[in-house]
Amino acid sequence: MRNHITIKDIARSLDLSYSTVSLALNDAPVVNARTRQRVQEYARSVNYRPNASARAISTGRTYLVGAVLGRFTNSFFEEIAQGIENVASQRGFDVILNTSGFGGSSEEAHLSRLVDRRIEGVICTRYSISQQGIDRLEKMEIPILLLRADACGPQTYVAVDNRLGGRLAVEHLASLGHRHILYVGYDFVHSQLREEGAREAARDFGVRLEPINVPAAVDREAAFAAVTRRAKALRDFTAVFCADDVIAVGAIQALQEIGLRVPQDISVVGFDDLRWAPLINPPLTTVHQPQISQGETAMELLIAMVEGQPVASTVLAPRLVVRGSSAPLAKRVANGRSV
Amino acid sequence: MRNHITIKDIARSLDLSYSTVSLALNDAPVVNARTRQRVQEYARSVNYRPNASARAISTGRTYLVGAVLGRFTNSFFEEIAQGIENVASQRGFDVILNTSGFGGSSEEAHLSRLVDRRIEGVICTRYSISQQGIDRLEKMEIPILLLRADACGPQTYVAVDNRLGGRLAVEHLASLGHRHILYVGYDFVHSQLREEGAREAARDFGVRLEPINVPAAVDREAAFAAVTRRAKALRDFTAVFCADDVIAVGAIQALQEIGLRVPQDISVVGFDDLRWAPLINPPLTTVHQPQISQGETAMELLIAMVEGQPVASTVLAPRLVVRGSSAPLAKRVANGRSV
DNA sequence: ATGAAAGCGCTAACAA
DNA sequence: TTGTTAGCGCTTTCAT
Repeated sequence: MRNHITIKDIARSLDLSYSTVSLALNDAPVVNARTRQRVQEYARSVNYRPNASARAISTGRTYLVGAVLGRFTNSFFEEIAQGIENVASQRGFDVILNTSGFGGSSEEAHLSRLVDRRIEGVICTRYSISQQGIDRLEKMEIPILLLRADACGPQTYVAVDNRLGGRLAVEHLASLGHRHILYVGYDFVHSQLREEGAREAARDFGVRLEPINVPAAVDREAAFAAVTRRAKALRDFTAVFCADDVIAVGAIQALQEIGLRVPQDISVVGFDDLRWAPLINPPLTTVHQPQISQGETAMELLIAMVEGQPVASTVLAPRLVVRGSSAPLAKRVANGRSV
Repeated sequence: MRNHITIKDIARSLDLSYSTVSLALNDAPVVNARTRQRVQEYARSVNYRPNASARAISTGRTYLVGAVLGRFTNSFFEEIAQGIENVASQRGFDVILNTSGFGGSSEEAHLSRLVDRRIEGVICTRYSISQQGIDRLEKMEIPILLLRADACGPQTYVAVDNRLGGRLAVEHLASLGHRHILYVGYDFVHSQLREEGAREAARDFGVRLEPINVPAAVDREAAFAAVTRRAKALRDFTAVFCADDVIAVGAIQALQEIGLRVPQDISVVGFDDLRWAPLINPPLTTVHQPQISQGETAMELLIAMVEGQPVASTVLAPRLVVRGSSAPLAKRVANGRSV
């Protein structure tokens, strides 16, 4: 069984020509219905399976795409991959996974392997592939789809509406009565967009929004440190909106450390709605990103590009999920602290 | 650039024969060093890239493996995939990702696609592929490697030493002074092994260990419900060891709900050390599974199988990570509650 | 409706 | 050391 049956084998057994068998297997209308059925039945009975490589070489199509999702994808990975897979398999594509290193020779080698396999398209992130890598793919005219990427380049992308997300967060806090909100972000496009949205909402609601940036490394510790450093100032705010959930959890820890209770003394809102957002204490109020949908949409667009259809970048709507880390300002006053 | 350069093209340009070029590109020692260099330089200059399909069809090797990791992999996914990828790419293999449905026609279709691509091996979980699927692969003599699978079948597997993990947890609790420990598990092999280890340690330390099972669905809610139902009995215990982190977080919530403080009143230990384990409140003491290593080992073993080398299933050692959800019994007494 | 034959890009035996 | 030739498994004209 290791040595697979070929079309030739079938042809020989059925006393037909290669081409007839091939046509029959591919449901070509030209072949006699009876012959076709005979061939297909026989093929099935001997567990015939076409050889994808052979087919690829003669049709020029591989139905293979690459998903280059770096290592620093904040546990989006799983859901995104799921979404990609969903529509890929439904449309007869397979996806080669790549969690390779950003830039460097490792990336080059990875891309080479993908190119050798004649993948028909690539899904990636701005942070999972270098500009050089993108250039290389573009030079070969391999369609690229950028995930979670926002409009900061010529490539087609799929992203959540970050500006709207920022809006939702601040609207929520404002409607809870908060008038002094801190935004904890960092130097990436999506953070900036979220801030802009937040700023707009703040203006609309007449509340104050002050932004601070956590430096470089976007992790919990950095957020913790930044928020801690800001400790005194924090007492001027009654709410903090964080650029993402990881920051938010760091912020919450820092706040608790300096004796502020969340949400009684200060509300915290995150962004992303990572898997563990409901698990922390208090459960995190956050802006939900539709991860699976993003993966699905990405793959759909990519396939469209592969098939040469016109496509447009897509922005998906986020949605606020209210949990335990945000509360009305009233509570705080009731707790006896002044604003 | 979309139409790739072929060996023929190179041969023509350099006025050499196909085979010489082919040999030169593959560093065959027979070819003249100068010719070889000339060929390689030219190839590089015109961005020649071999066609993997063509090569596969004539060598019979695809250097492709499938990773069938279902949907219910408790966020192991990312790290495992990472490990798999690491060694795969280092050894020149690519991996086709598959988060397909367990059983059913969807699985059949997925496997067919993998077979069509003539993958050389498959990494999967007991819970990500049906027995039927396994049978099919085995009939084709496609090497299978079972991940996180324990010794309950003829297949080669990679797993963490669950028994040892259970031991570690209970040893920790016992050495903290706890003498009445509850085990919250469920009806899966790994849970049973963890329980066995826990039981052994309990015996060694002369402490009482009572197991309960959460039914069917292994999620937080189920754990919550089960532990809540057990509420009265819980006051007889000073510690609970959970089959995994998801259960643990459910347990913690249930405990807090009935007014028990973790860890002051009751200690909780989990298993897995999922990404968010340090983020919850209190940070979870848990048995760490080396996920990346598992992925790496799995891929290494699979490649060995593919190359026809003898392999043995591997069991990796877990490691206890002490965080905030477990504390000495003393504390509790100090809090004025009786044991 | 079926068959013959060429070709996809590459490897590998064999010959020169 | 290089060239010739025959495949690998399949699709796809073009004849029949």
